[in-house]
Amino acid sequence: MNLTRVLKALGDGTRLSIVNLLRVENLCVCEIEAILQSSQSNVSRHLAKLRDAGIIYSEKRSQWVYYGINTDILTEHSFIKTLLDEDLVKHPQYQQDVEKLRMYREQNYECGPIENTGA
Amino acid sequence: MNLTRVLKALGDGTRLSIVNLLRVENLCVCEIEAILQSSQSNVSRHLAKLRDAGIIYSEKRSQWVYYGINTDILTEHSFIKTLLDEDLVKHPQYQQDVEKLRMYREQNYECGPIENTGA
DNA sequence: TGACTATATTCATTTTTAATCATATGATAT
DNA sequence: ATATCATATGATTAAAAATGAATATAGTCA
Repeated sequence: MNLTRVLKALGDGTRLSIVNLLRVENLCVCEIEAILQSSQSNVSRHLAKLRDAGIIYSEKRSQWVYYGINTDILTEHSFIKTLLDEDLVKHPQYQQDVEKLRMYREQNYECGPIENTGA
Repeated sequence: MNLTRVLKALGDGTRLSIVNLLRVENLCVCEIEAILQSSQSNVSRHLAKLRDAGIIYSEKRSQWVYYGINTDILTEHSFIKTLLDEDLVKHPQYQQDVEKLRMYREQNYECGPIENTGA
């Protein structure tokens, strides 16, 4: 069933990190790769799984593929909205991911590894 | 992390059926077994997984073990409440399970298989 | 006590999922 | 055209999860 597929897709730490980041802004694969410090193929596969479950969508822009949260699913499965807005935000792990994204943006990187500025 | 364990536990059709039934009333293993028409060991294991994730609790009453939804988790992870109240109830599959529970109660069975009354 | 019932657990097996490496595709820039 | 970059995918391996059958444990009842 669709619902179990959605739940299965959300039942993984890396994928929760991804949707949490996408809550902030749309990102391309290499950016997610850099922020989560995971391999390209691994991130790509996790993204594919989330997309297959209908949780995110992808959009090609020149050589990059940007991913974003599929807002339709938030109305179809309202628990996801609750999960993102009330649950995920509480967890240090996911707050940290957002902080890494902020650092990444601050340093104006484009698809490179995050430098530890010793914050 | 705890959150992924909860989501993993919910990412299975049988286990969603179980929590959906327990939303209606507390049940023992053999009742769930009869209603979902699944094997004893299988149901027992699914229940264990849900309990390990903190979603349900168990309570021994003489030779039976009754399971119920752990209300604490509904405040800790508010998305579960949304999932149960707004999401699960919409799906025919889970409505059907509740109907089977009703039939089971109507026939006043105790831990036996459901008879198809041709409803 | 012995037979029986409800549940949990162990073992063996199968299925599913995750991760990694290597390669393919398609776009861009020179 | 060639080199390069971003992404996806195939193949493989490793790890985790699901299932069935059999067994163990504990409670009940006669």
